[in-house]
Amino acid sequence: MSQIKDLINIIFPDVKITIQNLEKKYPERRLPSGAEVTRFAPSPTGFLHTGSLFTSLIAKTIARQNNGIFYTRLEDTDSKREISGSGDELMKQLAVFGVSPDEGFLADNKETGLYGPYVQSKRADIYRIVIKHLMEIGRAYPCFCTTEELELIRKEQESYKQMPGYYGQYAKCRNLSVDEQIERIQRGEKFVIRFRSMGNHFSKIKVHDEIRGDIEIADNDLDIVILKSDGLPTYHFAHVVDDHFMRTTLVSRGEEWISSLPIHIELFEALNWKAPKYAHLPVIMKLDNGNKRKLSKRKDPEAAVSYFIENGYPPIAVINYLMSIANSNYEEWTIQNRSYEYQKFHFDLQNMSLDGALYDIDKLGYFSKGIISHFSAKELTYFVKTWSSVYNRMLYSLIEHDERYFEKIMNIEREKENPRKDYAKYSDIYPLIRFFYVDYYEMIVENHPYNEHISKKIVSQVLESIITENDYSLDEESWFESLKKISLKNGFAVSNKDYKLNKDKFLGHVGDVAEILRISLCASKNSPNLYQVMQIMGKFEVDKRLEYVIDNFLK
RNA sequence: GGUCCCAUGGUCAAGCGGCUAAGACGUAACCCUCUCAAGGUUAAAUCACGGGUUCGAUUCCCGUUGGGACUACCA
Repeated sequence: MSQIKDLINIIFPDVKITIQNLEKKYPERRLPSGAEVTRFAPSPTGFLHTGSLFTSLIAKTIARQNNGIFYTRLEDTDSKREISGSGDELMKQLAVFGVSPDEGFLADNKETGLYGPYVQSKRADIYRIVIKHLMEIGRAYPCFCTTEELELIRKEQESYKQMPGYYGQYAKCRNLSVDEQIERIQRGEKFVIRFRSMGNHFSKIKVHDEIRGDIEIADNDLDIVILKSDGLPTYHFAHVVDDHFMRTTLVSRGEEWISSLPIHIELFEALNWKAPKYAHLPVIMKLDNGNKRKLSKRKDPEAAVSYFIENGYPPIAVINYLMSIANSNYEEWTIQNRSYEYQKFHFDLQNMSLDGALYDIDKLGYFSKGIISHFSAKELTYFVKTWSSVYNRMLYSLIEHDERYFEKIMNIEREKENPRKDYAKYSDIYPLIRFFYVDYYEMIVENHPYNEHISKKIVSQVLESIITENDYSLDEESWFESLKKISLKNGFAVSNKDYKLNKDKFLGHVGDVAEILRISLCASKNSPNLYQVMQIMGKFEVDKRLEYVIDNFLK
């Protein structure tokens, strides 16, 4: 017995604090009943993934709904895969989408809260205390197997078609004598600490999942590594220790963790701790050649949330889309309540679908169009200006040059019951409104696609009439009446009906006249409301464009 | 391969033993209309398959098939 003490002292000479000290240092939280403590615990290995945003949105929503706490923790125990600075980036992107934590790791090396540190690499002492305890109760042991040996074991298991892993007869270091352990450590051999599992793989355990209900899984019998040779814990162990001492009550994470649940359960039991509730969320999938697959950061640009930021989707639109995936009744709720304030919606884990939702960019666009159309012109201008300052400098300089003008453009058909919905993202705007700006207009008007059945001479005449007769003080209805008069004067019917009745009498109808004007003004067959376009451009600019067209293309 | 999870239109899905099987996105048509975008109306399109249980299965059970996840000193 004293031998084991020696071994422990050799491995943890510096650990004096006990688990009881930790229990006191991180007491149970005093929260109203029903409050849940949830967390988002990413590893700093890249940019924020859409799936992670989804998971954290749900964690935060749950905590907010019951006056709980949503905190963040950085799981940076894999130094090989770590990308420096990505932890900060993750938190900043989270903030962009309004999923900021109440507590925990923030960014720039900052954190807030009494249950820290919230960065795992800074918690090495805590893990060592717990592991020391596990060794004392005989539930952990040093393992000296090398990567090569482990590889060999795996191959052997494969050839016998046995379950891979460190267990049973394959757990070579499990029954080493303490003498040998001490000797090999003193000899300087590298080692990891493994958990000593007492489970039987052939019996099943029942675990409750908040979304899926009871799940039956084979009990864990793997002696998993809990402390790596670099002194940092593995995910499984860190999860158990951190979520215990941070007093997490509900762990929401991707469904890829279901299969390691027995490990976590056994770890909690060995430590005599109460396990948190678990909610394993479906992953977001994508259709690829007819097959569903997980969104992949490498293959799918939209897998990283930076895609939405770069393309100029309003963050709230992305959040709304994710909410609609999380609870399918959310969409109906937005329609009934005419609101995209997702915080007012009551989210329920029970209403979650169990299989991964396919990522549907059309649906995102639908939400986004609705949201953008409800911004005021002033708001939209501000958002677009901010976005374009980084992602579209051409547009940015146009806005900067005359913000008022841009705002007027953004206001076209906006202040009405059913506002115009043609922008799903800010990057849609520039191509649609460039014609308002002279340089671009002159560049493209050359390819003016006038109706070939109408002669240049007629087109020219129509434009001349508009130059002389257009009255900018009229309201929209009267203006259109005046356009009808101009049509009639130039040989066009005042309506399509009239034209159809008397085809040989007319050259066309008022629609054709409007088209001539539209093409001359916007260099396109499509444009928003012509009256408003002309009001924004003003007489001077309109006349200038029409004269330009007459002089250059119609003679 | 093994273990686990999942299965209603192209997509998101409601449905909890009896329904003409909601709704939304998308698609198509029509209406409105100076074009486009909206808006309105309508349409096409779904219970993977095979066994049970039951008077009756989309619904419960078991298989099959299909899809997904996991199977590291990665998380």
